[in-house]
Amino acid sequence: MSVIRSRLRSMILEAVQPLLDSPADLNIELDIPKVAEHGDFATNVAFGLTKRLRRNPREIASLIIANLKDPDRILKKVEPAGPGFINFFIDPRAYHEILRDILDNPRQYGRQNIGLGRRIQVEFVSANPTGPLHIGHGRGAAIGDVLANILQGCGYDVQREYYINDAGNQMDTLGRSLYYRYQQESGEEIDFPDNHYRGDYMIDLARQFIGETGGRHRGVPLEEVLQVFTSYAANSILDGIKEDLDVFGVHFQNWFSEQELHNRDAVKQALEFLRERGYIYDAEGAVWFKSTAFGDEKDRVVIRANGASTYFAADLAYHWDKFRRGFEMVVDIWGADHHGYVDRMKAGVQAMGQAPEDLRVILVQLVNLLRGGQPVAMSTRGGEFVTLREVIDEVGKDATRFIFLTRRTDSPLDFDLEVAKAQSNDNPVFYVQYAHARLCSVFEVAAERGVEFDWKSVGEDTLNLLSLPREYELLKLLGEYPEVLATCTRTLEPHYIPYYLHELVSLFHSYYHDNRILGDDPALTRARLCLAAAVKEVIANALDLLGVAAPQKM
RNA sequence: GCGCCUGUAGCUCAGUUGGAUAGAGCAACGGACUUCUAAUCCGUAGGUCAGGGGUUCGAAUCCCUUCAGGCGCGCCA
Repeated sequence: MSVIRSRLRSMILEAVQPLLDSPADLNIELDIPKVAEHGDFATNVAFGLTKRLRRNPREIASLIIANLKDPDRILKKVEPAGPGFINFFIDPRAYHEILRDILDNPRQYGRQNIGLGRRIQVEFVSANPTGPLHIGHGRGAAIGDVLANILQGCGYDVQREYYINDAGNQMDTLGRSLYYRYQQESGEEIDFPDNHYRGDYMIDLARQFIGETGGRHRGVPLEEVLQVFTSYAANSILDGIKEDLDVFGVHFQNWFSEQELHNRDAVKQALEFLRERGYIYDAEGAVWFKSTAFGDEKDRVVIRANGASTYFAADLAYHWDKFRRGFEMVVDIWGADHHGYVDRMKAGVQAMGQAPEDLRVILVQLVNLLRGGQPVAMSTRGGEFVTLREVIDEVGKDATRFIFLTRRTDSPLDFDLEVAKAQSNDNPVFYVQYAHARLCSVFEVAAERGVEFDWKSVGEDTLNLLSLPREYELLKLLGEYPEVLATCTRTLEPHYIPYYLHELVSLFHSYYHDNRILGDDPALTRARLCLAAAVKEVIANALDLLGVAAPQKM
């Protein structure tokens, strides 16, 4: 929480107590009003107390104001307003504390201990190793990565994990796909079957494999070499996925193999565990999980009549394993097309004895890839699709990430390649980066001119020279940064950061245009350099969380 | 048929647990560089928050309903 906010909050809380019969810890909302006449901050606590105090909100507001104590004199004025709001006008000098907060330790600014060190896992991407990542995976990757950064910054002990679906029929299909392409590329006349992975990447992979094996698998019966083909395909594709994610700036602490789960009998154990708890039963030749016990619309099969376990059974085992590894909260980031699985997974978690909130599922809406307004075909089966790597190569990592992160996760996204590129000069990401480069340039020029600047030696008198309304606005906005991170943590939505950055940078550009930072008055110059340094640091700090570069020059 | 998501300016999208007069970018139009980066700034115009009903001091936000679009509803993964 920002320094000013936390001070206001405790002041209000203290002023309310005498009005109550018994002490209470109220949730004090502090809004920043849209109109300046309504002050720097406003609260609506009075509305919440009407029933308790049996008075009208306007009256209560006045009573609270009468009780306010302001020993540090951070308030210039307080007044009741409208139907019962309380408007606070802050003494501009109180904002100097924000500068200290930022410049004392720029990288730490905004970091806070909401998470209390709790262990939390963020699982994301988790694309099947049957083909390269596409743009939808990229959106999930950006969101998961940044969310993990934010949670880490807010006091959680975060682990990033990628779940590899390297078991089941699809692996055989993958191996066969490579096998057939291998034979075709070796010159064998052989039909490529339907329902296999027919993308061009599989042909490339086949040629590569022919090279590595000297073509010695040509004409060898499928059964004899399927395992070899399967593992070669899966490993190569997974390596490609890792490389693409690396280029995209996404790094996992753990890669969790589904096959491992089967190898150590974890699926069976998890089902036994659930059976002991009474949530597994046999019927119609199959084994069922009683997810209706926790609100799912129907029970789910975990072992089919033919003896094979379902994907969901593995997922139960996987989540059981997550909690057994000691995570107190688990965040799953899924494509929105999996929303039908949320209820049963939540049911599973509860059957294991966890609270429903211990699992939070974030559904990332699908991405529509366009080029010049025209949809780009994205058929996996037909193999006609644009990979994430191609998008990054064409649009750039920073712009791609920024576009993904500037949307709410549950809102569908039109990603137009032409717009993302052609707009580059007006692209929000460059707008933000430009401000950073501009600020770097100011400090460079300052150094050239021999302007000495060490903010630690800048005193209150000097900071008091910051007297323009825009300067106060900048300071106040800088003070809101921790609040932005807290909101992201509460909602598990990263998009507040790009919007905040845009607002901050816009205010700065405007200020910069009208005022000179390096002026004739040495004291004023020092004061403004403090402000400039703080803006620069917060931009860099936020861009770092987004995994977007903060360039020195542009 | 049932369920979930979405519907806000011409376009792309914000609007944090209900708050005071609904915001930004792009596009359009008109302006601003002898200066620390014009990849910038300033101004104008643009709205029945899909439609209708309800809840209350107060609704884009909550409830009901209609319409439109997307996705999902397997002993598939």
